[in-house]
Amino acid sequence: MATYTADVLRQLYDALYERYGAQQWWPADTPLEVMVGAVLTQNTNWRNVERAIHRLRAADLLDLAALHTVPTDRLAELIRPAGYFNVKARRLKSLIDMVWRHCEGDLTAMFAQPMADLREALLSVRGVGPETADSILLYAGRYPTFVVDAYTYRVVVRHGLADSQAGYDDLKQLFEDALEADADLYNEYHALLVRVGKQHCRRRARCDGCPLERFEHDPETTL
DNA sequence: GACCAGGCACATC
DNA sequence: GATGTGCATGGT
Repeated sequence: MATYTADVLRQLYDALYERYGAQQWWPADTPLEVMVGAVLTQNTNWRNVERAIHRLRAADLLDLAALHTVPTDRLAELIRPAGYFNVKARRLKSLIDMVWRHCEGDLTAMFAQPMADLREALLSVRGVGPETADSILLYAGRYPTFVVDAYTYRVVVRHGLADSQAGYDDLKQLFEDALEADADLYNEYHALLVRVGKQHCRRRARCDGCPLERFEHDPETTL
């Protein structure tokens, strides 16, 4: 990979951290809550996810055994505010089932296995794609795997660091080649990309005042 | 009322 | 392999 790209990616991080500071991610109390949130936030505003998680907590369902036994339609009703609730209820049940089959409901044991093995197990779950898997690995398991999301894509493409045709693994590799394999660094970088994305790098660009404004970029890029 | 939000699976060409 | 579509709520 071009050293130029790696240099820019490191400079982007410094600029974002200087502007925004530590983001305290992932906003969850336990690894299980990270897993639930990772599924619920698929293509969904985090505010709606918070509502759904609050309802789960109030129903004493932020618990592996409870989630394992709760009927899918009951789960769907509780997570309704997060949208796509029927699909997500099935996805959550599939994920919890995997935890049971794979390591008998022991999350500590699950997050003790090698990253590649667990990533494969997560990706085998219906409804867990690369972003959800990597979010769980990084934020619940503290594994050094870079999470790519819609904001990551927009920032990278608008700054000419990747082609608009680049896929998930292309962008993941871009960051992992440029940075030390450090879970804390990956954690902070992804959180900062979401932060700047929410404020400045939405579909309709608002580059004014963006901490990355001084870097070469194309606000007209339609993504 | 249109557009958007921290994806993913599946159908179709 | 690329492209299109369903899934759904709540904020702007």
